[in-house]
Amino acid sequence: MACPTGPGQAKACPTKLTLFFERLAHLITNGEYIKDILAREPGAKVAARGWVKTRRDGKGVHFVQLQDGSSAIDLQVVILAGLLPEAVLAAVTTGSSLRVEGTVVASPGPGQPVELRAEAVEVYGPADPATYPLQKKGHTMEFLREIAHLRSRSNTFSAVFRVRNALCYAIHRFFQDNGFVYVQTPLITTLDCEGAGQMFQVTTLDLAATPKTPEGRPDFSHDFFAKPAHLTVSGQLEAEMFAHSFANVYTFGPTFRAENSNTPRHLAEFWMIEPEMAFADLDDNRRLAERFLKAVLAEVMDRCRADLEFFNKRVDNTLLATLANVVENDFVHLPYTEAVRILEEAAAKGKTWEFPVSWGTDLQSEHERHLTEEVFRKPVVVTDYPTQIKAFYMRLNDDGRTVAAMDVLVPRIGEIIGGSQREERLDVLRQRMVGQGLKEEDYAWYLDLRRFGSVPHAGFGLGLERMMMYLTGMKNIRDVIPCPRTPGSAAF
RNA sequence: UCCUCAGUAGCUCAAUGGUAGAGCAUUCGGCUGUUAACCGAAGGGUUGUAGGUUCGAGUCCUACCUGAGGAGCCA
Repeated sequence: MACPTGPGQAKACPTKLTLFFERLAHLITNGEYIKDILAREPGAKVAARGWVKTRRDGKGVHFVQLQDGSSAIDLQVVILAGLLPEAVLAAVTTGSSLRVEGTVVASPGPGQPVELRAEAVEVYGPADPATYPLQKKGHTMEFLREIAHLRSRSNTFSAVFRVRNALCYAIHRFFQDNGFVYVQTPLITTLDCEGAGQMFQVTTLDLAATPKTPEGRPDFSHDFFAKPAHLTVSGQLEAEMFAHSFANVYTFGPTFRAENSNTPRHLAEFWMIEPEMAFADLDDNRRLAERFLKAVLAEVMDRCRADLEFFNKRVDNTLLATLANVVENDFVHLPYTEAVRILEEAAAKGKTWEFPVSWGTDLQSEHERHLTEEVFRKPVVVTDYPTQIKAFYMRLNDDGRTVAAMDVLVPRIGEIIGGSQREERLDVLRQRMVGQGLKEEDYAWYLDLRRFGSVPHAGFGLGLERMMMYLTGMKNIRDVIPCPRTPGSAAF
């Protein structure tokens, strides 16, 4: 089996295998996806399975919109009057699940190329139309969020999760095609300070009867891991392990933040992608981020054209133009010092900031929005931030007052990527840890990476759901993940 | 966590401090193959919760709950 695996070679793989899996898919699914039925020639005998979105009745004919999540367009099933017993027809209601055997015929009506002329209908499970909450009319996102177990049947969420699936696939494909190794970093960690915010504690101690130390504090030596443990806020430090053995690696997994953040951009549980490259500096990192975003966007735009057109029509009518603009143009590279100068100039020309700008302070949302939405109108990569506002592991620049950090800012969303070149010099890293009050013994293995074969290396983190918001135009991050977790809310 | 706004029928929303309504959905009936179908009728309410002001509160006041937007924190 000689299948080339180098960059860009994936499409050159033999097609015999692909055909085999296609045949296998039919065996597995005992029917066809609606997406495939819509592409069949008239005359084909098929079996469709799915859920009824709506039903319309004429005098001699019933129309049933059937969907199975595979297509942005429903399958119109035509049931001639008298075909089914009364009881069966009565059970074909919005929300019910069906298997329909029949013949594909050219559709005389607009809206669909072909339709399915039913010959046999089996109702798997009825749905009481009086209590089924999904109507064929538009619903607010807030209402649909309350029925997260059913909202994936709606047009919008069906499209959202098809896009999410395609995005995840494109992300893996980009890294795999470029020789990156997928590494699964731990979700439970005993590193109690990774530079990010509040962590969820993981414990098996009985909270009503916690064993106490002589000082009266909880005695974690009795806990499951014999010390305090938390859910990870980032896989970066562990990814650095594998970057020092596989050169180019990436993580793709869930991440947890216990901050009491109530905004349309924050989740307590979200998915993050973190590539880490050895033998790489900040410029390599910045180029990877840009190439990655463009490649992934282009692939999803190619694979999910119909869904993105749906979002462009119903959610944000500038979406397709924005995405095309990103794919076709170079990102702006803007050192922090230059960004501050632009913002100060804007202030001098009469722009008023709620938070004043000066060198040494972090950029606020209003500043990021000004740069991405008004000055440049496309993604901006801000680099080389002041040392004091960034994490200890970021590499100190020669000027001694900035670090080799980068944030990729995009219009509307703000920061979509945060990354840096890492400090690979043992002595400098130790000094910075002291400066931030971190204990060396807690990071022994991390420092070891600098003792044994240290190399320049860099990486970044991308929030999957923020990327989804950018890609779909959806306004609230809770609507691009199946079961959102936010403060006070972990239903479903 | 702070600031602002909003909670009325299954959903989306009306209602000057004075008898709680519409559209959609649902049910029933009608309708030449419809496609957010159309036409007609019916059922559907402790106005988020608990107090208070008032002759009288969906409406005014207080507290709480829930949701949304903005900010902080961040991806």
